[in-house]
Amino acid sequence: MNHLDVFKALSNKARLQILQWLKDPEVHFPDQPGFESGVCVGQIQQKAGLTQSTVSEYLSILQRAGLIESTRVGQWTYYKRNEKAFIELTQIIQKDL
Amino acid sequence: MNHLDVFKALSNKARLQILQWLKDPEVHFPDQPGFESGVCVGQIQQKAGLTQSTVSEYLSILQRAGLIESTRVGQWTYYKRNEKAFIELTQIIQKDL
DNA sequence: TTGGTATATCGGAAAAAGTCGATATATATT
DNA sequence: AATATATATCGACTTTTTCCGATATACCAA
Repeated sequence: MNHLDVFKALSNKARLQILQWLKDPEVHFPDQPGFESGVCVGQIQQKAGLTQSTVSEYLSILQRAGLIESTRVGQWTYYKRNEKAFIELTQIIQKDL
Repeated sequence: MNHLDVFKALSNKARLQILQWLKDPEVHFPDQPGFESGVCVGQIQQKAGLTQSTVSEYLSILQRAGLIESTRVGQWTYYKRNEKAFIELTQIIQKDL
């Protein structure tokens, strides 16, 4: 985990918001049934009110930082949080920072 | 504490470095005697290899984010870490993020 | 009060990030 | 194969951040 990339990924209102939504998918994405593998890009885009390309890029920034992970199922890509990364982040802040 | 400002403040190599230096001032600033009130700007600037104005701005960004605090003594401004902020940050990541 | 040193602030040039529309790719359906 | 849908990538433009030099301010010492 690269601290700097993680903090950069977190330095954006929309991306923070997406992470929070993904914490409770049932609450924030009631349209989509089943959340085992995450929430698909379209649902996130709709809620974020940004263009598809922007949301897609934001998700990939979050993923490169290790904060979320993706699963491709058919034509959909589902994204969900990688909770381990958040735990690791708090540890890094306590030790290295 | 504003998450976003904190993460932005942490999204810079030099600023992260400064925070790490300030964690062990005796080790990283052996020239300066006494660290109760922190390390002065000049010492940090010298070590960072950036201009005085840049370092001064960076310190003020870190301070606005609440991560460090300053004390003016004569012509010097001493900066030191605000450890409470780091604790609060880990709590925010665990709860709100 | 004059000059010296430490820090802060201002203005700007260059680099990076934000954001979009257009297009490409991958998959599904007929 | 042709079409439709979901996502990713590209190119361009705008806004923000980085980082500097110059200047201002605050304090100290003679």
